[in-house]
Amino acid sequence: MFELDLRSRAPIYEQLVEKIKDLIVNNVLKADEQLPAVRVLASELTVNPNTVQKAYRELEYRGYIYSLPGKGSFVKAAVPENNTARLQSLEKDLERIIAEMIFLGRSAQQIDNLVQSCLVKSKGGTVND
Amino acid sequence: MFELDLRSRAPIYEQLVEKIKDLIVNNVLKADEQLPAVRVLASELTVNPNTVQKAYRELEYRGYIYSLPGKGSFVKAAVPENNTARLQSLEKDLERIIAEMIFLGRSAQQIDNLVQSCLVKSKGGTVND
Amino acid sequence: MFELDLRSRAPIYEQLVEKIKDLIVNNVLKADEQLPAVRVLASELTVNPNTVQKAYRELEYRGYIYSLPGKGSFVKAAVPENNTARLQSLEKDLERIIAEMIFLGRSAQQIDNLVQSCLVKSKGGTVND
Amino acid sequence: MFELDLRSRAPIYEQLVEKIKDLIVNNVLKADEQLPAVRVLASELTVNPNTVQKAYRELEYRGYIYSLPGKGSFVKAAVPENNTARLQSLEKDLERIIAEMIFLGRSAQQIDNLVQSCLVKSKGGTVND
DNA sequence: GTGGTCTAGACCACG
DNA sequence: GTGGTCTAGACCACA
Repeated sequence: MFELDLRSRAPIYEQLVEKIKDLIVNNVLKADEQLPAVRVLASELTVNPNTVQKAYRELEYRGYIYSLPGKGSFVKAAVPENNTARLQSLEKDLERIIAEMIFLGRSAQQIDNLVQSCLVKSKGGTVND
Repeated sequence: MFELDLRSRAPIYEQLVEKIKDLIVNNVLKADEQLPAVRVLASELTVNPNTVQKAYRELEYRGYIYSLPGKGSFVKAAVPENNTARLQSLEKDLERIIAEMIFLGRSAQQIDNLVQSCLVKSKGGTVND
Repeated sequence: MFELDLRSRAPIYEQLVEKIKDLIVNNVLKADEQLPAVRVLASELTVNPNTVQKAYRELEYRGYIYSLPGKGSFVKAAVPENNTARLQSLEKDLERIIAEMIFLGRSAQQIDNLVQSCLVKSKGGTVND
Repeated sequence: MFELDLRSRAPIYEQLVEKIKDLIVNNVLKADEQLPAVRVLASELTVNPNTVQKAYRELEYRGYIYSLPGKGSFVKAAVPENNTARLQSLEKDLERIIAEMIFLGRSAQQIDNLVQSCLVKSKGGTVND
């Protein structure tokens, strides 16, 4: 499914949250699709089940998945919550990242190319799949 | 100068690093300009001087400032070091952010507009100031 | 493990950095071997844990070790980074040291003998251990 | 005469000590030759006279120069003092430096070449000049 | 149990 | 007055 960097300073559960979020965001995990059971994923990744559960709880809190007790965890169809706040935060991040890339020597042209390829890819991913 | 979020999960010293880095990257703090003294900034932000010093040292490691014991801390003229690794990391971040913004409902057009305005602003900021 | 000179002008944490770096460089501490816990080493050396942590963080910056919060600190396998700058600095140091040894009366023969024994030892140390 | 790095973390007076020591060790400053007056050197380097005086005092303490009150400072003919202690310290430094160079990828051959060239140069410098 | 963060407060070297 | 070092002691997150 994906790999964890056990040597990273980033907590394992947070890496999990990010990886799964990316899979959902990039439409690899579709709406209402079931996520692997906590114990299954834990044994696959050879991490503590508590760690996986913590990641799932975090994803639920952030509105990316929902859990049916006794059934499992599933990808949410939409993310109705505080989009505005999250989007504002993302916009700020994007501005900061671009500013730093410019500062470190990336040309506007290079950045624009990268962004355009992202936009094309994302478009295809969410519309067609 | 700026504000800290004492309730954030991010350590104070890291928030400081990011804020100051942003000021440098956006050319608000110019090359060789002196930063506020450790104790001064600490009292302004009502944090411990050690915390500010930790941030300054971190910025020094990352190549954004240099400190002269007994003199003060100053903005470095250039950041010549291992940009490539940092730039790769930033590119990945940018990709993830755009994917998430698309997922949360931003249109490609909106994102493109935002990026273009960033590129224009950065260009002006670094060249003319 | 080793001894500190508390009366030296060199900061304790830097002495620590040097001592541990030497152990790694001479292959006494092997790759991925766990270093003593911060608190343990601190109590052994009767210094403050913060001081040991500062040394560990410095070693991490310099690429000799890595720390996993909650797990421990470990010796890094390789040091891939900007060797060139460090190597140039070491070459200058070596030149200065040899010049001073000559000045203080050491013969070229004596110095050569010392160097040769170092080269032999280092060779054996890194290859066979 | 030489240059100081005012942006270095190393204290100015220590840079001065090292530079002058190098000039003596490499026989650029000969025995009993007079050093520039404190005020002269200070104004040449645009540093505080106190700083130069501190460096001279340090060099006198280390046995490299002697001062005749009212006359000036002069290079000592020989360094009779604690050679053995200093030489032992230098030998340790040399061992550590070579070990680190090996660790960072320098071959024994490369190091040997460097050392030989140092030995030849030093020999010429002290004997013929 | 681990590393990490933060505070309060003291002392030092440098110029 | 500057940055830097160090201590003592508290608290937190992670696994």
